[in-house]
Amino acid sequence: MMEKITKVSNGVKLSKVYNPKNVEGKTYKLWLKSGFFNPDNLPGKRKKVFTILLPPPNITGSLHMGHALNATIQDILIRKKRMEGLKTLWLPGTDHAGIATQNVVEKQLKKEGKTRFDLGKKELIERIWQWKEKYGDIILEQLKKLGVSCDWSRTCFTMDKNYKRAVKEVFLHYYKKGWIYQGERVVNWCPRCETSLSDLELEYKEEKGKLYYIKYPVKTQNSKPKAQNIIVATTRPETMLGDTAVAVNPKDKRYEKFFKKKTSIILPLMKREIPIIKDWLVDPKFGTGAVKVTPAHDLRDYQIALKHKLPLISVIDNRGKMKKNVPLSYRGLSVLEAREKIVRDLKKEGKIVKIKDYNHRIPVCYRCKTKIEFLPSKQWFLKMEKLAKVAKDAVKKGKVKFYPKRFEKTYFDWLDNIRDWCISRQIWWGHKIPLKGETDVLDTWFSSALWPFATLGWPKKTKDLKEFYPSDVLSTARDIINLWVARMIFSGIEFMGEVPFKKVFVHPIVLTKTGQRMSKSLGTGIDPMNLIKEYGADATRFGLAWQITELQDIKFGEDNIVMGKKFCNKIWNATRFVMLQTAKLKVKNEKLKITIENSKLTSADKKILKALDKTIKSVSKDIEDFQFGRAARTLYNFFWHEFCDKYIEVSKSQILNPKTQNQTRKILLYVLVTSLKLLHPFMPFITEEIYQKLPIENKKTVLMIERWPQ
RNA sequence: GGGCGAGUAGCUCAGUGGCUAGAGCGUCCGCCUUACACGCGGGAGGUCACAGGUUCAAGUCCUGUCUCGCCCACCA
Repeated sequence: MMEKITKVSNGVKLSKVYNPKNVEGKTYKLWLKSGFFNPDNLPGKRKKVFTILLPPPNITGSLHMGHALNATIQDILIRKKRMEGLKTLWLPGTDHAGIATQNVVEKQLKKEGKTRFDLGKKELIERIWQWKEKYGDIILEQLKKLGVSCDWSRTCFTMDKNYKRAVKEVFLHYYKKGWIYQGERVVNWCPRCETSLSDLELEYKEEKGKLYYIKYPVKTQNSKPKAQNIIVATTRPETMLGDTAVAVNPKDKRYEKFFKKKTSIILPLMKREIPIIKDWLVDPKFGTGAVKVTPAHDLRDYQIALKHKLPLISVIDNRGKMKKNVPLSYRGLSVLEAREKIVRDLKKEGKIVKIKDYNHRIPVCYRCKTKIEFLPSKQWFLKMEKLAKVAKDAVKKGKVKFYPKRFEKTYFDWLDNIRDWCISRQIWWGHKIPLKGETDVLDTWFSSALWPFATLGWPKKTKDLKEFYPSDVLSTARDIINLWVARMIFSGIEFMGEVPFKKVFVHPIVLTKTGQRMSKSLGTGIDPMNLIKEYGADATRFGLAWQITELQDIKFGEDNIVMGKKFCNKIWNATRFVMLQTAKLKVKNEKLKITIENSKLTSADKKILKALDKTIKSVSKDIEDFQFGRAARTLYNFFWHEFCDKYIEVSKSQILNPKTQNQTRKILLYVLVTSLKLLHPFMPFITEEIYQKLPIENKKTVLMIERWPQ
């Protein structure tokens, strides 16, 4: 279809419909050429600094709605501050994402019929670097399409040379302080990744399981053997091979008799003699009130074992297979195979009392969703006691503020119940532990925790570090408040002596319209790049901003992006009208407002100027308060209903009247320009494109550095 | 088990004690009115989850109940 082109002003032609495809690429190039994404190039004296660090996306994956939402938020903040005359830095980068990235490359290998062990460590790491070079920056490239104004010259990667140095420095600092220690502990273990995981790296999945009631024969000393049993209930019969006790609640009268005489239990299948003990951790109401204790493969049992000095017998290996210390017929079986066989064997012995259906939540690896095993393993830990206290104090004293405030609770809850941080991982991709003879790597989050200062050059004392630390706002999702935010806070204080950011904005999570999680594998995800293609980047951004409220979730409706697109078109056409009317007007940028203030005004003039003033104030405040949805609504209502519906209509007759003609034209132009400035952080492309075409003298090179309206 | 959030039009949501409760999308009717049919004008559509209470006044504040969602916790 042919586009109608109307000649509107000074030979400038605007099509009837706004077409983002003709604008976005070229406008982004204009911004890059201006150099103003880099704070060092910004014009004028800018004493105040405003810094945002992009939460580094993993080098795996591609852009999803969460990234798009968060990038929109940060770009709105940074563009407004830049226009307000601040020296603004938005620093981008990517995270090496240890397990996640290694998994992606391992999947590739699997297609070639190979495992990481076939390749060996050196070659695997090489493959991952190749992969990173090829795909690692996809998300950053996609963010450019969204219009983000990051300083690309400062782009960081968590395994850059300098970043590696920072990680090493931090580790050794803690090590020298005696806060890092090695210990044999029962840890969360992913048998697929073959690595330990921290508690925060677990996810939980509902599982339809069984609860098995098993007879454990009792042997009482100095009395004739009677056919007495204790019945224990368990969801994991295979772990019984490693049982070292049976525990009951101290108050449980049912089992009192077993403590009167020296009594022990003969563990079925193993024929091992194990004690019966009392512990408060046992809930008398669950199952039979008697619980088998497998310290090597259960965290609670491990706690009990420490208290009662019970031995650990590990029967499951690193790959989730039964070890050599179990009876021959179970050796080498997977956990599930062993479970089936053990239940069969117990049945033969008449030891199974009953089997109940039982639904429960089981932990899975957050990266590959494999069921977690608990097993004893030698790992490195970071003592959390002092660091947690420091992190808590910073928020209590208001040095870091959460928006919305209620998320402080998530933070405190975790820190109040914290355990030492298991920082070693048995994967190959990551920062090596900088001690002699150590082959493990560090938890990915150990390096992510340093993002606010390692990106600025620390441990070197750089100019950037001095100027841009601490940052002002961290915008992030609630699921990494503890995994990442808390750890950045204590790291920042420990190494910089100051919190890494003043405000934490916890943005909503984007769900599907029906409230499901957006997930590629479920096919419920919406690709923001498709939205940009179909509706344009500005429409996508505006539609997203529109939906940002204090709620924890956004049920994403494409309707809002449609609305954004229509709004773009409205802005475009209002511009066509204004330019048609103001073609011959000669005004200087800086004089526009002044000449209006000094003139006689009609009631319609006064009304629109007053409404504009109100809009400026409320939008400015709403952005400051992270109320992006409200700001978007205010702008929409003002522009569409006050300016277009009312003032533009009135202006048609005011322009016919010679007395009000000139004044009306100036007001049209003034309101349009001011609206463009206010809209720019939300819709940078269309506003910049229009600004470039406006019939005003002495304009700035780009709208991006125009002064924010007061 | 503990905590947090939500429940308002067909759908997704605004509504920060005070006119007749609003928007976007959808829907119905009429308009190519010279900025815009991605538009303009008009209409239908709501017991504001439920039950009490406070107040001159409650969608909004308080108490309780129900439903949904999220987070945390060692229920085997």
